[in-house]
Amino acid sequence: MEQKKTIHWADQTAEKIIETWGEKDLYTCASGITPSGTVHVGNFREMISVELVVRALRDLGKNVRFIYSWDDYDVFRKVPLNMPNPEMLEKYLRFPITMVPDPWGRDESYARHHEVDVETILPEVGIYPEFLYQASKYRSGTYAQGIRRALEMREHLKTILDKYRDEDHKIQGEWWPVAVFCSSCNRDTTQIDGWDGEWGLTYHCETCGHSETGDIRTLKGVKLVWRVDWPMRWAYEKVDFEPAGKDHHSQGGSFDTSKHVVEDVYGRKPPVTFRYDFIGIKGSPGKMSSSKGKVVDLYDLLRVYQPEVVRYLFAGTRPNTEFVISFDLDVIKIYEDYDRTERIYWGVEKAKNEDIEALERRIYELSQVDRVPEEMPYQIPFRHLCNLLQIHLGDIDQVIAALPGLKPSQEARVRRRAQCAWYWITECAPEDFRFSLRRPGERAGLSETEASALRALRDEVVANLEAYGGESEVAEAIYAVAQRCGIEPKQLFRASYQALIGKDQGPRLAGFLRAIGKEKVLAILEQY
RNA sequence: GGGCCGCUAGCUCAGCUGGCAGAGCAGCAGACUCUUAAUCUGCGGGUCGAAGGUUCGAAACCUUCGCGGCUCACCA
Repeated sequence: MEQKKTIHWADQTAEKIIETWGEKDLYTCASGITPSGTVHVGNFREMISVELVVRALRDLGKNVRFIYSWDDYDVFRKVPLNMPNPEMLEKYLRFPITMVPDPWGRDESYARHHEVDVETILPEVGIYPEFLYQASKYRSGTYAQGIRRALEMREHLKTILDKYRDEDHKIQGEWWPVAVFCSSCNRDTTQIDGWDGEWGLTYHCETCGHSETGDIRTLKGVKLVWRVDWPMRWAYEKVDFEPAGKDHHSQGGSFDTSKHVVEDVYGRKPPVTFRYDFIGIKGSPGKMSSSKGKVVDLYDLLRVYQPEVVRYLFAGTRPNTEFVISFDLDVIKIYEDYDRTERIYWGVEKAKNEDIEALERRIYELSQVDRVPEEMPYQIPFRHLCNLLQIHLGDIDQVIAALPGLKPSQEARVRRRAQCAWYWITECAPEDFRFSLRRPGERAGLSETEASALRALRDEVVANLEAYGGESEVAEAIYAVAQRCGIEPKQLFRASYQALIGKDQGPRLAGFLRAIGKEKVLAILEQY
């Protein structure tokens, strides 16, 4: 195992972390975002990227702290399009998001609402970070020392930030590394008037006119500006690894300036990092979600993809490449890919070569919510599952009960997949893919030739359905019937589909008949 | 203006410590009386964006250029 070269990016990153920081008792991996709106799949990429690296480190026997910062002391800058009650929210612009009311009225604040959504769902994909809440950290004076340090280094900070700005964009006039939410009106529309060289900070508010001199250690509204805040927290939490989106990762971007700030001002090396790219969406995550401003979040993903497959999407893709998450026909292919990876892991299928096999195995491990199960999970192709569910009108229990050889220990995953399949077929799949079985008694409008061929099919083939060895034998029998009745096979197929599901086409008939089951088919075809 | 990423088969991409250019899909041929991207078998297909350089050897490393995208300089 040790001899093998590391091929997965998460393991490579873990090695780089150890190489950079040396052997430590505890490695800290950080992630965080501002819950200023729905936390979408793009944000999720950061969380899962960190989580995968955390796992890789732990797999190397390391002790790891995985922190997740909610930057809920940021300003509420604009009302996102997909929010309810925008008029109410409008009134709270310039407030810290943690002091904006929850427009759904469920949680104690706007920020908290988004946080709760994420914290509730993350365990489903096996992500368990330690959450840190920046609003409460700041308001409790936790960072007072760091703030004071920034004030002391004010001129140097200004130099660092100016380094990447061209002449037209140099910081003009007085600059402070801190911003203040007014104690009176809660807005950040304040100006700093002075600092006494120790803990005293004076400001006034341009909105309400409030003016005050407070102690940094107790003045709840003080916070560092972003480009100082981030590096201060790296030092405070001793962060060894934190990735960032491409918006942060460019020369002069916030990661770049933060790197200098953490070294010069807070005396610590910058964390190991990498850049993750954006995620695109293909297809629609549901009929109801086409409204304007809809952003795709983890809930949407989990309605269509079982948790292992969600992880697989991210574990199987290098973070610095852009990729799309599909809700259209590609979903079937993604599931097939996952199943193939699973078969390779369990040695049921051969990979092209050893390198690919090793990579696939690792991707599979990292895709598991918890650990790899003790036995190979029951595999049922997503497409087939969609058909079975439609035959049984979405009754998952019935479908599961009829699966041959399914062990109780394997049931949970199949059930989860079935839930996804049913959601997908009813909400996302193209119309061509959907069907529902006719009820006994319903009759399709068929010509007499078609009806008589159908009768022959019913009496000769369907009546003996279990006698056939395999699907292809059933198929052959169907063709034999067509020939004997002097009807084009195509026409017989059409008639069969019309009789069964009221459409001209459907799933491959031989397998379809078996999937529906002899009794049911006979019941539907009885009246012809 | 600075920086980052990409440019490989018709399409989507893999190939990233340099060692014979790969996969999926599409295409073509054949098979199955074949429907829900039907299935199986076989085949063809690339100046690796361009030019230089390093090297026994470059798609890969270096330099320059072209094209496309993103990003920063206001705020997080």
